[in-house]
Amino acid sequence: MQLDNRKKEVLHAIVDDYVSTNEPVGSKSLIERHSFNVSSATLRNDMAELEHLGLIEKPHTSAGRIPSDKGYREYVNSLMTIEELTPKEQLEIEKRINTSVDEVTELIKNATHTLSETTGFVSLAMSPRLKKSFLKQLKILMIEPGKALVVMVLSAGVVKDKVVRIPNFLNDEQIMKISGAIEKSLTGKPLDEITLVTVETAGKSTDVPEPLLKQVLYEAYAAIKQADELNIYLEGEHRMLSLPDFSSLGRARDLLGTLSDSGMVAGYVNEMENAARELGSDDSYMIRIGQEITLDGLDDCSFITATYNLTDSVSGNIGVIGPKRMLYSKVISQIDFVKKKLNEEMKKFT
Amino acid sequence: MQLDNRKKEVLHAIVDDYVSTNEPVGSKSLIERHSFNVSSATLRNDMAELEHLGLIEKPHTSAGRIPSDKGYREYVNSLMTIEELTPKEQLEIEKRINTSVDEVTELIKNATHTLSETTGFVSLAMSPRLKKSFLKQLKILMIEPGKALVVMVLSAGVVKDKVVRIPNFLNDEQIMKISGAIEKSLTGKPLDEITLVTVETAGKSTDVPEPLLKQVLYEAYAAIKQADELNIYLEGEHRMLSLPDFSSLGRARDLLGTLSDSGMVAGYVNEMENAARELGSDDSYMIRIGQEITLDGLDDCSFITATYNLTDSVSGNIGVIGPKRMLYSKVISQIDFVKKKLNEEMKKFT
DNA sequence: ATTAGCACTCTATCCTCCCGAGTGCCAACA
DNA sequence: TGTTGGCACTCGGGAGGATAGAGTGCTAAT
Repeated sequence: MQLDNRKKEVLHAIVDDYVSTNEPVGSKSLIERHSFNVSSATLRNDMAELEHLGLIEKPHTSAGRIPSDKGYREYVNSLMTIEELTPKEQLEIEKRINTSVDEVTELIKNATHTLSETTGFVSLAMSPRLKKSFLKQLKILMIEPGKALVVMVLSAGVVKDKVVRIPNFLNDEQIMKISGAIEKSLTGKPLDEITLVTVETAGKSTDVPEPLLKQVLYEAYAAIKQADELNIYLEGEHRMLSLPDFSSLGRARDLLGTLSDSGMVAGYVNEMENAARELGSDDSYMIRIGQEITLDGLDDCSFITATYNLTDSVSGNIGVIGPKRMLYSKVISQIDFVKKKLNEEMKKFT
Repeated sequence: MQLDNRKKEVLHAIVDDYVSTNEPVGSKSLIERHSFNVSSATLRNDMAELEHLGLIEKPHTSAGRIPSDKGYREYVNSLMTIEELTPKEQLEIEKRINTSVDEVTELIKNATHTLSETTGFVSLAMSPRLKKSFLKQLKILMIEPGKALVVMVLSAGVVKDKVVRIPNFLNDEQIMKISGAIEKSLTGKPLDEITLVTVETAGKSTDVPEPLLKQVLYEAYAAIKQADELNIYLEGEHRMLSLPDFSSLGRARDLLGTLSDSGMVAGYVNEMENAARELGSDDSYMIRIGQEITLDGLDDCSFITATYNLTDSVSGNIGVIGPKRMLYSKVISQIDFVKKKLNEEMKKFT
C-alpha cells in the first residue's frame, strides 16, 4: 500500500476517532481533534483518495467516513503501535488468573473468563491440541460388571478419562491384564500415532479370549481417540448486546446465533490456526477483520487469537471476538498478556 | 378466586388470544374469535371486573387487555388443560434423546438440548443431587510425584474424579494403602454423611506417617465433597432474541446478562426445588411466572421445571425459561415428556 | 499542492395530524 | 339484575412535511 505520510496519519486518525466516537468522521472534526497543519479541504482531498483506495467509505453521500475492512487491516498491519498495559492493568489480570487450580482445564477457563472481563467482549479458548502429547499412563478400572473407566495420564500433565462398556463376564484380573498390556506398549507414544491396530497388537500378549479382548481394546482405543478431541470455551456472549455496534436486534441475533454453535466456532478457530501455520506466520497473534471472517453474522466483528503453549509440542488458542470497531492496540496487548500469564501458569502443570 | 363460568372463559380466551397474537385483546376481537353468546358490551363489563381483580391489565387507557402475572397464574392453576403431545412430536423428542451415550451427564445434556430445540426457549438442567447417593468405589491413582487422581464410583452409576496434590515423597504403595482404607470404611455411606472426621478416622488404620497421611486424607475428602457439587446446563439463550417479547434491546440484555451467571440461576433453581419440597407439592412440575421470579431481568419470563429421577433418592431438575406469554399447556407437556424419557433412559445407567 | 468558498445532499429529528381500535358509561330493555 | 346498543372520549402509532446541521465535491485563486 503506497501512502504518503499524511494520508497514513489521516487514516490513523479516522480509525481512532471512529473507534472512540462511533460516528462517521468528517474532515472538519478531524481538524478539530488532531493537529494537522493543513485545511479541511486538503484533508477532504486525502479522504477522497483513501476512499478511492477502498480504505474508508461513506455510509451515505453527506456523511463522514468510516474505515472499511481493508482500512482496519491497513491500520492493524502498519499503522498502530501496540502499547504495553499499565502495571495496574497487568496486576488486575494476574490476580484473576492466579487463583490456584488443580487442573489445566480450570486454568484455561479462568483465563478465558479474565479475558472476557477485561476486554468486555466475547472471549474464547480452545483446549490444548493433545495429538502430539504422549501417553504416560493408562489404567482401566472396573466400575461394575459391564462397565469400566479408562483413565489416561498424558505427557502434558493432562488427565482424561472415559466410561466405557465392556463385556459383562470379564473379571477384574482380566481387565488388569489388558490394561497393563496396553499401557506397557503404548506408553511414550504420541496420541496421533496410536491407531486401532496399535492397540490391538498391544493386547495380543494377554491370554484373554479373543472376542472379549477385542471389544475392550476397541473401547480403549475409542477412549484414547476421545482424549484428543478439541473443546472450546466461549464466554461473555451477552456482552455483545451492550455494544452500540449490535444495537440492531437483527445483527445481535445473527451474531449470538452463530456463537451458540460452539462446534462451528471451534472449527473456524482451527482453520485460522492451520492457515497461520501454513503461512509460517511468526506473529504472536492472528487477526481476522469483518468479512474476512467466514462465519455468518460476524461481518461487524473482529476475531483475534493468540497461541498458548502447554508444552513445546502441545498448544491451543485463546482470544476474543469483538466489534471490528475496537481499540486494537489495547485488546491485542490484553490478549498477549493473558497468554503470557497463561503460559507461565501452565509451566506449573507440566 | 371466585369467578363465574363466563368470566373464566373470558380470561381463558384473553390469555389464549394474547399468547397467539402478542396484541392486547379487546372486547370486540374477543367476540369475533370466540363464540360467546353475548355482546361486546357485556364482555367489557366482565373485563372491567377481571381487571378489578388484578387478573388482566391495560398497557394504556385505550388499548385492549393483557393478562397480568396473577392472570397467568390463575390460567395455569385452574383454567388450562394440558394436552398430550401428538405421536409425531413424541417421536421427534424420543429420537433426539435416544442417541446412545456412555455417561449420565451426556444424557442430561442431550435432554437439555432437545428441550431447547422443541420449545424454542432457553432450557436448563441441574446435575443430579448426589448427596444421597453412596460411595461404591474410591481409588486413588498416582499420576506423578506430588499428584494423584481420586476416582469415585457412586451408587447412582455416576463416576467422578479429581486431580489432587499430594506430598511428593509418598510412594505408590502408601497411596494404595490409604486408598484401600478409605474405600473399605466409606463404601456404602451416603455422601452427605461423609465428613472430614469420617475420612480421617478411616485413614487411621494405615501405617503411613501422620503429616503425610493427613494431607492425602484432606484431599480425598475435598474430592468427595466436590463430587456432589451441583452443575447447571443452560442452553439456547440466543433464542430469546427471536421472540417479540424481547425485541427491546434493554430487556434482552438484562435477561441474557442474568442468564450468563449460571451459578445464580442454579441457586435459584435450588430455591424453587426446596420451596416445592417444603410445601410438599405433589405437582409433577414447578412454575414461576413473571415477578414471582426473583432474578433480575426475568420479569417477562416464566420458569418451568420438572424433577427427573436418577434413582429413588437421587434427582435433579430440568426445564425451560421462556416468555411468560407462552403456550403453557404445550410447553408443560413437552417438559413432562422429556422428563419421562429422561427417566426411562436413566434406568439404563443404574 | 493547498486553500477558501459555495452549492448541494442526505439523515435525523421534531411537529402535527389523523385513523382506528378500544374504553367507560349511560339509558333502555328483558 | 344482567344484558345491550349507543356514544363521547382516549391514546398510540404511522404518515407527511419542514428544518437543521454536518459533510461532501468542485472550482477558482494562491
